Amino acid sequence: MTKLRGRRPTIDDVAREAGVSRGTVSRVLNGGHWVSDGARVQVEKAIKSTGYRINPHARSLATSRTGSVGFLLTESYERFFSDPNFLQILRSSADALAGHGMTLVLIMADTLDERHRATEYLTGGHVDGALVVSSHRDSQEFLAELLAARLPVISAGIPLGFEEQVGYVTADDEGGARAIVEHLGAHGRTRIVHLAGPQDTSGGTGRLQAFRTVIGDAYSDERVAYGDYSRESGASAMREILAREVPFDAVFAANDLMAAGAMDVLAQAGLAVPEDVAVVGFDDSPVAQQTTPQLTTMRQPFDRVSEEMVRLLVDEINGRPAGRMVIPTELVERGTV
Amino acid sequence: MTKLRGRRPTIDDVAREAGVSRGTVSRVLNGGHWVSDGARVQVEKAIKSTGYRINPHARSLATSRTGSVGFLLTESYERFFSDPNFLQILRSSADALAGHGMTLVLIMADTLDERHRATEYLTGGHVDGALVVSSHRDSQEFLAELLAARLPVISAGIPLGFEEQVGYVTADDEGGARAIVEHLGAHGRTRIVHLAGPQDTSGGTGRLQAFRTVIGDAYSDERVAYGDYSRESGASAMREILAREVPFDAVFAANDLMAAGAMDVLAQAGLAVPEDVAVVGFDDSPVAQQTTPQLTTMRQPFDRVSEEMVRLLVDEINGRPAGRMVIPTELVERGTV
DNA sequence: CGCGCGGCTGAGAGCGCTCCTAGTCCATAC
DNA sequence: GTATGGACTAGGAGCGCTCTCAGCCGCGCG
Repeated sequence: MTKLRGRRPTIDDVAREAGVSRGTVSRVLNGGHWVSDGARVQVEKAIKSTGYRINPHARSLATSRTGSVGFLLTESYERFFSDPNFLQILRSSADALAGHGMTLVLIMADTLDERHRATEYLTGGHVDGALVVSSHRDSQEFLAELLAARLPVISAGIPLGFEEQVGYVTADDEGGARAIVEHLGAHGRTRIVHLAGPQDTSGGTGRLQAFRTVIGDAYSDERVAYGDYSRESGASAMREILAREVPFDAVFAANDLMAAGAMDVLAQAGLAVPEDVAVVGFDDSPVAQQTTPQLTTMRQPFDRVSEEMVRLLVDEINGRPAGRMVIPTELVERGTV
Repeated sequence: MTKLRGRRPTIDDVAREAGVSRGTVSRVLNGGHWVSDGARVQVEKAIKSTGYRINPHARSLATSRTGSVGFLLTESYERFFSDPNFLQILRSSADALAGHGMTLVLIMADTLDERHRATEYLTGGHVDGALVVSSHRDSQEFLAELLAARLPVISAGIPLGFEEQVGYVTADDEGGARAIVEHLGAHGRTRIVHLAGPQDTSGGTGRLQAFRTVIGDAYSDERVAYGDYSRESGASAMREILAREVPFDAVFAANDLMAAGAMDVLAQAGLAVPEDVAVVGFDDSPVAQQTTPQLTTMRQPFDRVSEEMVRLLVDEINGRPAGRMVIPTELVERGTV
């Protein structure tokens, strides 16, 4: 064993130790094809004995790959981290990436300053691509900069304003909304109101559009009130509807949190769920099981979404054109009809 | 202007364009010392015209510096992100690092799998050092691994079990606790109970120890109940104390959230704050201003803490020995005495 | 016996920077 | 005139990898 004088062992040290060439060690390191069993064993032994760790920067320089992708957060931290859906997408994206041997690095870009730094970082060659979530319309120029730098990007949800230019994975908002209205209809509920989500996100608009289309002539603007996906906004949207005195026997909320807020208000107003009014949410987030009765909702398969986002991103990094993907949702029937 | 065939411009392209050597461009890039004004101007012009961006991996390879540090999270996401203190440390650390030209990369290490990946990442040469927060005792082996890899590490709070081996920055828990007891005494409150924080963190133990020492003979175990810094735990600790029927005229809670929980319980029990019982918290987090009356508390200067952590870390990265630092706290008098 | 071929290996040439050293140039000092 | 030194510059060496390609070896086949 040759001396290192305290420096980190390099691939050459391993090669020397194993009695093979640098090239052979490199081949072992990268899948081990075209390496004889004997050589592989020697190399593995040498790696262990020297305590060799690959130098990621040298590798990146040679391959012009970094092995990491940015997970871009343009939402305020508080908002993001209090939404269990986001957290789940984050987690399962990290897992999916690990499956491809890549690491996720979380990039927060809430304040202007942070956005500037984030752009620098992302376009500066630190990552191979980026996953963006919660792209409100106000993050458009941000996206544009990433695109201009030719950074592979995949969005969770349809990136409004960039539908043609960036790949995305989204749950089937329209299909889900349609199924909800039909489900309600099957239970004899046809006077439906909709608590819509933010209209600068594809989920918000998609669900509203579908609701509108499906109920057709029964539609009128007073059957819709808007919120921002928070529980509180669901409550106030519900109050708004009640104040309008439109007759209704069912509420379709744009997400579970808003549905929960609506149920709070309904209870206060002395309306029984589901007897007097049925309530259906969207997401199947943890809160759906915490309401009484438990909430019937349209499940968004976030695991699938993350998985597919990663797949598409990896594809795009490898030069295959950006894909688009719509993932079906699934009705979870619980106690609110 | 020479052609690039779609590849990213390199330092050589800039040099050629500016009519100087690679070395000169590099000098401009790194502070611009020993460069004539003329040359600098030409180089800057060339950088702009070519759209040159430094290649971080090439630079890292040459300097064996990455320019980024890990912000290590061993807490559960939910817990971490719902604690405004953490969020503030995160933010101001990122700012402070930016001031040194470095970037923060957030590393989540909650599950076992994630911890494994995190260790790989941190010790694999991706970062120059790490900031660790909320190091409960159960993250000891984790810390040990980082240390074994000779990674510079600075801890927020005293890293129990590693006091001698890793640098840290902590608020003055003992001094703060002492000042609280004295403040209470000055208001005639001497029958104090303490709602202690988790005893596997230095904040939790430090405040309890100081409380115990300062009240001296007045101390007895029944004057202490334990919690985990959450509001709910503060409430149940308070209930525990009430059930014990020890006489008390003041509550010293280990943090503001627990104090708020205690105040909820006190109100239910029909005890007036501060008339019947005084309450003092610790942290001066946002919740201290949301209670009625607003909470008197000991402010922890998280901005200072982050700043100093970054300073110490940078020092250590530059080969100066790890420092330790205790930052004074400051009493914020509001309505609970 | 010569040839081709598959399996495997070694070595050179980069990747794009920074660092170091030798050197140039010019102004001032002797 | 030459020597001295400060300001600046060029370019080679090297950071630790991967990639490519030529070459080796042994085997089966004509």
